Amino acid sequence: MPESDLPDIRGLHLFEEMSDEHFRALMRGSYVQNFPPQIELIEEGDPSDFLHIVLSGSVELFSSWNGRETSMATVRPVSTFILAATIKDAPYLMSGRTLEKSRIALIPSQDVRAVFDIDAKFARAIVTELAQCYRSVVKNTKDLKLRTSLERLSNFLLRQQKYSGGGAEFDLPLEKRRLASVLGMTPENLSRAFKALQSYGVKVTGNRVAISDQKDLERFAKPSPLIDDYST
Amino acid sequence: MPESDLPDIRGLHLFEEMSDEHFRALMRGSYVQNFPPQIELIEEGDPSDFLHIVLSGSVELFSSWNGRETSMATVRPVSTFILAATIKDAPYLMSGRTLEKSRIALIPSQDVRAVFDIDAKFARAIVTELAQCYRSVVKNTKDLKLRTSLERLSNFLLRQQKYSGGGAEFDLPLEKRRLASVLGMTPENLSRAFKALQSYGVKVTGNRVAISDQKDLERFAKPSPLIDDYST
DNA sequence: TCATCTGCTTGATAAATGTCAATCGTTAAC
DNA sequence: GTTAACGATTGACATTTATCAAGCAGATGA
Repeated sequence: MPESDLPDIRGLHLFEEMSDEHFRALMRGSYVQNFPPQIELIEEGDPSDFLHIVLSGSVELFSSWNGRETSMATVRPVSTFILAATIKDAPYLMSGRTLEKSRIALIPSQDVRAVFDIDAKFARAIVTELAQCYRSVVKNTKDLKLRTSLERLSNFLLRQQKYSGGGAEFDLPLEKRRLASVLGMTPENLSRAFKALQSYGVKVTGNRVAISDQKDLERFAKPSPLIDDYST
Repeated sequence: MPESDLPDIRGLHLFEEMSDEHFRALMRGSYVQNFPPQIELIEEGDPSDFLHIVLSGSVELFSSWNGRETSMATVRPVSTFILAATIKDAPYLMSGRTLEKSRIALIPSQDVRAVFDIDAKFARAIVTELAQCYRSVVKNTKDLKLRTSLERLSNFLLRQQKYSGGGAEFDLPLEKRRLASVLGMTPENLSRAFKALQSYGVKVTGNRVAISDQKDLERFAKPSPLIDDYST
């Protein structure tokens, strides 16, 4: 583990408050690796030997069943993934692959569990992080079960707009076919959904999205903090 | 809080390992209440003042948006709910109502957070519980995104069968219209799905389900431990 | 016993979504 | 510069799912 990567990791909520000694102990057994794009880092069902941290690049978490595949989440720097599997010492529920050239830190799961037991600050941080993850997935479930694909897309655009600073124009941060998978629909359906949103003042050219009638789109999308607010 | 309720609560994984002193401290501010059926205990969006424990009866967790409603989970004795909201001191993401006459224990959220910080065993238990909850929701998301409603129903039946002891016949533990909502479909669609499963040897009379050709149903349902196994 | 209620089922129809195949447009390699 | 590759789009069509309305059946209560 190169010294230069430590500050990034230390800066994560998860490791921010813990003692220096315990942090060093965690890092001792860890290492950092660079991966090219489209490399499968973990496969669902595998034992969870490492807690992963994306230092740069991005990682897609996805799941498969019966020949179908769906995108579950995108992990961007700097954050961890598969924390729950690490804590429970249970198999991964999702696979993970790099989307681009990425730098990943790997911390042995058993070290995470060991330090958890002796560092109350670290324990507190893990609980907060897990609770956050849990609530995100619950919101996602509500999005899937309560909304049509057109409504999901509208609210995704509003969230993305907010995240990009709130301006009338912004870029989609992922390929459309991956967006379709994230939203639980086919690329063809997404393409038609974009077209349908034209009547609410949404114009899409490539990855660029322009919202000309904010109020109108919001009236249709009906965003709710209990589904769309990532922070709480 | 009556003395007679303490053993049930103490027996929960969550409270099993913690010190007697801290357990008593938690219980001191808590109380127990009996509710009739169909009473709304919590409403999504409310601040999370109490961690709830179902001592008897059952509670449905559900969510609403734009006039629609969906059933998220059923909580049966003896277990807790809305742990994540309590930990994060964030608003509830789901509403909860009693399905039948129920006995509920209420523990002030701030006490839970306070004891968490001073009792490592309790902290460990909370993390394990949260990780479990998180993984359950992830599995549910996979179920929703990767399977058709007929496949979801089939796998639900296989899970329920296993849970009921594995025999060829068992009872549905909930109303069909609620089951439909849990599976993310309409009651009409569920009714037709049951009929479609007749060709795989599933017979339903009232709440009674009989599976005459186990292998055939499994061949269709393709259950996967990474979606359908609740224990891991 | 009868009436009523409620949940379940059924049929007809509509809407949403997926599939398949072809085409377009951009990118990237040669 | 040309060509190949790939993602996005479009059209035609099939499937899945929802909606609406009506009927049915077991439970409840007078």
